Amino acid sequence: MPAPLISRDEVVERLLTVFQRLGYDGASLAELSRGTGLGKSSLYHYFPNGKEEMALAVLRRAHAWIEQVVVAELEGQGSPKERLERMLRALDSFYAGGKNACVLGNLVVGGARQLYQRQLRSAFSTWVEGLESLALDAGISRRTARERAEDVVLQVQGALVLSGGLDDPTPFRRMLRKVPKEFLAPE
Amino acid sequence: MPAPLISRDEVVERLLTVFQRLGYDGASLAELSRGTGLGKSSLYHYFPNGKEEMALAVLRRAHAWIEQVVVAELEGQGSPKERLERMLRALDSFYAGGKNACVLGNLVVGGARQLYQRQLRSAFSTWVEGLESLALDAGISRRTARERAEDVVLQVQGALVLSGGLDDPTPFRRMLRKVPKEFLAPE
DNA sequence: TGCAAAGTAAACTGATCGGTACAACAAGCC
DNA sequence: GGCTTGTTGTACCGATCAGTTTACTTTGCA
Repeated sequence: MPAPLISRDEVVERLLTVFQRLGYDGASLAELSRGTGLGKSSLYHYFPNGKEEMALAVLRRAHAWIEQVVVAELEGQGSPKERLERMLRALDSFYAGGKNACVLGNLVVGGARQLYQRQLRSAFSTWVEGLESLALDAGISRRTARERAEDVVLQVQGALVLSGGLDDPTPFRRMLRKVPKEFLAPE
Repeated sequence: MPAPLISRDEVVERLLTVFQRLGYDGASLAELSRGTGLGKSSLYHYFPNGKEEMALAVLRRAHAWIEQVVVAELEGQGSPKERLERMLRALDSFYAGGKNACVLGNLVVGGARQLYQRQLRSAFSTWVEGLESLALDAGISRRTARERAEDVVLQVQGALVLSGGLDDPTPFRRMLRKVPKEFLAPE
């Protein structure tokens, strides 16, 4: 039966939630089919190269989201503090207050790592560089800026792992409050 | 053929490296067999409940390692600073300077998460509580101690994810230098 | 020397894996 | 109404999945 039902973007979005929840190896075609509401033939219609292409589309989507939401907030209007806090609010909503995992973090595991190392590095780099620019805007020195930018991404990822491991979103929420203080502190 | 060849502990140790590398879903019996050098029948001799029991044994081993190495270093001789740095050196060696992943972090992903939530929480808690005790020893106030303890674990996990994603151990190494300063800073 | 137990290899099971073939279907255009 | 194009369900493929069975070999012990 025809009539798109849902757009390709919507399909990728739903695929993302499955990979986010189960990682690459854990996301079977059956789960990807359930998660999208599409049969396997439809998935292969959108992604002729199968699961590998689905994960690639998801990584491209994640990268685009980092550019168009995360970095965009960092480059938006207002003081560095306001911009950083807008980014953190976007993360808070995307990660559901620490209850969701990070699709990038989950794709660093297992078979996906070698397969997507380039894309993963690129996505993390974009994120770090956006934060680095913000730090420079805030008057932080060049080398400190890079370190603080990496620290933010590092702490977001660590908070998601720890909150996942403890099954308690508290560390994630505390991290959200702590990051702005450290990031913008005088050197 | 009989004659243990390798001890059960040695088997668990080798299983750990496979789960550490591939996660739960990515660690097939074929890989677990290759990684241990044992045939499937031998693995099922040691672990009648199969992969689920293997991962459980690995988590027990990881928990024991946290108690007997990580926490033991924290409770050992010397100043809080020295003890913390001994723990970090143990982590540095275990994670191969940031090139290895954390088996706990990798088992938070996918099918393993629900299966082992209790064990994961317990392992992370033991680690955090060991650090909290050290902070109290160092004269840090009760509530700050808990936060700083969580921060250390959070930063170790985050550094491993970021170093994995960037395929560059630099963030992990920088984290090792940064943690002692923050952890023992005056309040 | 004999024998139970520990350990192992190889061949096997049914289920699920990722992936394919194909026919049926609806919408847009003529 | 035909025709093309895009989309879908169903049935299927070989490979691999986790797990089992069986028969064998070696060891420790009596």
